Amino acid sequence: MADGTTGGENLLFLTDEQLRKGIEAMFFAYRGFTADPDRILDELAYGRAHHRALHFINRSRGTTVNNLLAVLGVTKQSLNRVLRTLIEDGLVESRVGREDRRERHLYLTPAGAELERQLSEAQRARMRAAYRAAGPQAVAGFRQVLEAMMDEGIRAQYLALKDGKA
Amino acid sequence: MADGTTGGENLLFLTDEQLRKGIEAMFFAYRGFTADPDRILDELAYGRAHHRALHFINRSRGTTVNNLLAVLGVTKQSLNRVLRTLIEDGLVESRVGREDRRERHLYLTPAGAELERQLSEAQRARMRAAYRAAGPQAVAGFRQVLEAMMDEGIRAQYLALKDGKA
DNA sequence: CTGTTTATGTCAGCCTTGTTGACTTTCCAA
DNA sequence: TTGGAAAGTCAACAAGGCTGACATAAACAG
Repeated sequence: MADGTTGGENLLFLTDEQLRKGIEAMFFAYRGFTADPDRILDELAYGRAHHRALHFINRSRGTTVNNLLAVLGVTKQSLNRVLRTLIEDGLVESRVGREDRRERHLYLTPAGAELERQLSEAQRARMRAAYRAAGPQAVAGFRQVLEAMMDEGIRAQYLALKDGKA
Repeated sequence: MADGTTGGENLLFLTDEQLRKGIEAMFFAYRGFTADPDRILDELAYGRAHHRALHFINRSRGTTVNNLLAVLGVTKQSLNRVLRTLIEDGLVESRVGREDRRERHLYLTPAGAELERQLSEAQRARMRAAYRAAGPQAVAGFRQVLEAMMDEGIRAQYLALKDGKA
């Protein structure tokens, strides 16, 4: 990490003032990050919770309810409310597990996949613009800092997901 | 994993897969970002909304309610509910404006400043650890991408706040 | 087979924090 | 004096978190 710093001993980027700027940047950027899919969701009477469910079901096809709970970090009651509407509306399919028949494996239907694609493309478009504006080196730094900011267990989960499978 | 981070004309960092990883990193990192202050707030029967109000009042002492609404991006009714409890609990003081007496200028009381300090230090500690782990160059990239991700108007506001005054 | 644990789903109720709409009070400015 | 901006209040509502209690089915341990 003795990158741009002289002797690696330049710690000015760790002042409280620098940290406060980073905190505010996270706050404002996260608002932008969710703004575009939120607009689409509003028209469909869905919320951010539906988006998250669709995202991670698409991400890990056939995942179980329990897996999804762990990733999303909410209670089963909370997830179930969202999942029920998605299943009723024909966006998600719930299949009984073959090995363990207590488990439900979740899949997007064609309609669900289409909505997911629409939502994630809206979000990717902003991310793409930001990445392009900042450049590859900035993107690498962006990812490094975000990974370091995650909770321990979540980071492990994220890093596993990053390459591996469901 | 020859990530698209080699620079120049290599645009591999803009693939949908790279963008999806960035999206998930934002999601998981934001959870970590809010986790520590949330634990403190829970014990005090306050929520994230109270934290945000305290943060920006501390950030811009004497700011008006209208200014705060613009920064926080919520309705005055929503903010007012939070602000009322903070004033009742003696954490925030609301002073009638001297030039325009319709305006209320907001200040933290000593108790409010102490809680703000406690909350923001919890948040800064995590940010500091992440910054330190990633290094100054990564931090610069982190900030660049976040700024590029904000909405236009918000970015202008943020950049003004970054150096300037209330 | 029996009893326990696990995975899931559901009902009921509560909280925070966002929303809209209607209305009042204050007070600056034309 | 009148219009309108700033601020506050009341009411109602919704999304999406939470807890607790309970039901079912399947797997598993003995």
